[in-house]
Amino acid sequence: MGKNLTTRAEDYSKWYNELVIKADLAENSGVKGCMVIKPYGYAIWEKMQAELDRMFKETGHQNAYFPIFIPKSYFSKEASHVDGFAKECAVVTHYRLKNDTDGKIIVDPNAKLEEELIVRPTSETIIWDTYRKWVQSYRDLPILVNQWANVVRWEMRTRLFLRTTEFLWQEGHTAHATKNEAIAEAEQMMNVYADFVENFMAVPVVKGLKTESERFAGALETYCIEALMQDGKALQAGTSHFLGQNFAKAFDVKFADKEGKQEYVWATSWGVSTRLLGALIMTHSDDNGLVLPPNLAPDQVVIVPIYRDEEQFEATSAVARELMKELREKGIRVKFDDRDTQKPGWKFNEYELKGVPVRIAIGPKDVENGTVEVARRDTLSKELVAKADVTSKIEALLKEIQQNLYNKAVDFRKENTTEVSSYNEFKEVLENKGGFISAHWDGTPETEEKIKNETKATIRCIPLDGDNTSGSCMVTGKPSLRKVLFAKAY
RNA sequence: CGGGGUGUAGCGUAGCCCGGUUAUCGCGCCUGCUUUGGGAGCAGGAGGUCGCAGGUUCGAAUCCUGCCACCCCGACCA
Repeated sequence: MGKNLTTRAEDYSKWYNELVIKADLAENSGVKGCMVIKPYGYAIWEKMQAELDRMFKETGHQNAYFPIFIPKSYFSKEASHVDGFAKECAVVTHYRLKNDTDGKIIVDPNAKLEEELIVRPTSETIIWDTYRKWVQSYRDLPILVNQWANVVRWEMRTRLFLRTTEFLWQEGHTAHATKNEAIAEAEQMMNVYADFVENFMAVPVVKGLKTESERFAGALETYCIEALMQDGKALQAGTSHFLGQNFAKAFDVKFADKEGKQEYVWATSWGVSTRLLGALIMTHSDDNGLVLPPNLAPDQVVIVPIYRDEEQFEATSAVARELMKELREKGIRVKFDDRDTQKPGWKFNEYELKGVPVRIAIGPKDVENGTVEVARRDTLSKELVAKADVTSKIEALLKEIQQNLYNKAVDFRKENTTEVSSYNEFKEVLENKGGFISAHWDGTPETEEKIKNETKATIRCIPLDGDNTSGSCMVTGKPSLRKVLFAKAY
């Protein structure tokens, strides 16, 4: 093959990294833990953004933008929030450089900031400080705002897309008059995420609640969607938090209710990030490269002409252009690759590596016979199709590929989700098979911690639907209300 | 921050233990001809502060000291 992608059995982690780089999605920037998202990777992110943004607006949200710098003092207001983020913040201490006597550039010691600025690791604090000014009456509520932004978390260890120092995301921050309304909002956004990830990215997820120890810093309840990657590890794909009145109290955000009484507002926050690209790659890709679901592919169809001379080039190009026009009229994203700097075989491999769902090849024989060759990325199969049927065929094929990728991922998850009843069985499955493991747990952080320390598996979530039968904890034997989902996680 | 590893051309690497001409090979890049239905062939060519700074030596990619960067495994996390 010669693409130098290592097989994932050998080293999944290396395979993932090489795929990201070779498929032209991203690269290490040379700045510790920060990545360059290349145009092709960014195009996929833009598709995600566009669809999510549409969904947010359909559920009544608006976009806004808040500063990247947050005064240090804002962080001291919500104690648990600080605990969660203090260890990983980038801090701006000075505002000027100068030339020292050797001609080297140094930080001007005279330009020290009175109060340090934190590069946002998340925007709760600055947003709640702002909301205090926006809210006076129940008539000002709810506030349903989303922000598309970059954030910085100084993680010890980073991986392209999955955990970078700087990453792109959206963060929704809402304020409500009642507790129930806020809970409903948090649940709604979890459902929006699940809908997007499953139907648009073709990645199946489990909806659930985080345990207390896995909860977001400052949240009373964290809703999440958990996906299973091909190496049997779980990935948290999105979270939605019910924050109670913690931030309202910390930032003094009060409103007068209908009776004129002062009340604290109820809050939520929710976010997904460029990590979704990691989920996409690790769910669908194979050893030939990326496999993109048609909904997200920047190019859904690529047309490659095959020719020997100028005359053949003109003939195949004429068919290609005609076809491109037809497909575009149906709203299909088509690219006609008429570069004469690369050969057809080279292009075939290139688009496979980049995961383009459908490839059409048109050669002299096709021009003669009135056919084209249609190849699909997900199954790597090819067939000859009469030119007259191509457009309708491809319209259907794109839907089929989208569905097929989802079904394949669901099947994989089914095969790699195991019910266990004893701790020994749990350890055995975790060691030899991996994947999701459904088991009874007594509900205590102590037992959860013990399992984590002994096996490295964490409770990914308490699933919202599915098996609700009670039993006894696999570790302590104490009563358990329902099974929870364990896995090793990214 | 702990443990391990690696830095040689755009990418991947040999050489290092045991110092010695012009630093190896593959991919990629450039030129020409032939090719073009699955990463073309041949011929020619360009491209290097051997991570950085010192030291030892007639001589350092190679030995010594210090530093830096990156990767992997842990702890932490979207």
